[in-house]
Amino acid sequence: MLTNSLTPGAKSPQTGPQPLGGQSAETPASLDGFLCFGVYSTGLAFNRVYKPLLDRLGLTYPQYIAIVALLEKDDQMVSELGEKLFLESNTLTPLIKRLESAGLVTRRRDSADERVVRVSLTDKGRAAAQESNCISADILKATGLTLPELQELQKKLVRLRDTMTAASGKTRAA
Amino acid sequence: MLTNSLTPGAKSPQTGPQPLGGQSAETPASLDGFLCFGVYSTGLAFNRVYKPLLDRLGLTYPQYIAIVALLEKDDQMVSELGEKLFLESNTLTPLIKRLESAGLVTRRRDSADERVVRVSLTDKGRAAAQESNCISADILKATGLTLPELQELQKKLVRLRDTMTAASGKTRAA
DNA sequence: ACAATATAAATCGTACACGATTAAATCGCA
DNA sequence: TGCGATTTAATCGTGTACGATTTATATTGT
Repeated sequence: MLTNSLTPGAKSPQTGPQPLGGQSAETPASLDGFLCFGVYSTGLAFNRVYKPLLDRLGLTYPQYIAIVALLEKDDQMVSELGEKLFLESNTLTPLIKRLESAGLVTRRRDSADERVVRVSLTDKGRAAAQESNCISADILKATGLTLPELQELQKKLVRLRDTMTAASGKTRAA
Repeated sequence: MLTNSLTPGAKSPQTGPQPLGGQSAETPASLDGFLCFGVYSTGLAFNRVYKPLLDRLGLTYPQYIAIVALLEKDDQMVSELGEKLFLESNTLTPLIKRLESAGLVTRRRDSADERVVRVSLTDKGRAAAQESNCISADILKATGLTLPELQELQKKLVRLRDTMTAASGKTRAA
């Protein structure tokens, strides 16, 4: 049974909080009852698995996903890249400048609209993006999942993300 | 014309990478083929859903999980808290100091072992932790999931996290 | 007893995230 | 045509993350 407090006032004893999906009557670590914490801590774990692999390429994880997005479609606007990475210019601008300093991308203003900055991979950047691809096998092994399991989890997460993104967008609009 | 020093670059169309769980031959958004990116971007989305709710309590998300962990078990060592949150002292020490400045926790050295710092909730901190619990309903709605769906996803994530944590631990030991 | 080692927390430097603001360029439309 | 509203990046301040180092304290081996 789950003593979780999904209804604000009506809560039972002092068995600790169970913000979401709480298991109880055992509760080895109550934080593991939170979906948000599952996502958060799995993100930390992913980063730790990726880090030694990306270090060899001199990339951070966000830099890595940025160049992968550029390999997919080159010459993107900062805001276009931002939509794909779920980041905005305040985060992306410095990140892209670091990639530029590393010689992996170029930045230039669009001559048709001087407001937009277009980001493109250099040959070196393309090589790095392609090489980073080789780490897949290591990662798959580290997850301990089969490919179908992985894909199913992935699909659920993407759907969850998109639902929540829509929800927070609505809130902001109000 | 605010042209930063930008060099003209060559561009070329490209077919994308599929590091993990890749679907191909369609590829609407290739990043969504990466489990790591699903976790990463869902983490960002969670943070955006939580932020307006936690802002009212003056808490960040990591601060929130810290006081929830303390509500579960008070008077914990920094390293003990770190094991639960998957963080180390370099991240936790400043976080806890900010909670202390806000009057939500106290820090004191353990008299039996002067190396350890014990963190406890103040009454105000306990109240905040309990109040933050009330946001659960909002979050559940934002996820668009039923409770069983949520719990299943949660369990898979925790298992994934623990597998990966073990894997990166092994790597580090080598 | 006590130097060598181990452990706990703190400190430092770099790189995200993100709200808020700013500056430049473009657009809308009276 | 002109000028205010909008759009695009960039900037700034605060708060995580995390590798590497440091400081203080405790433990261990001989």
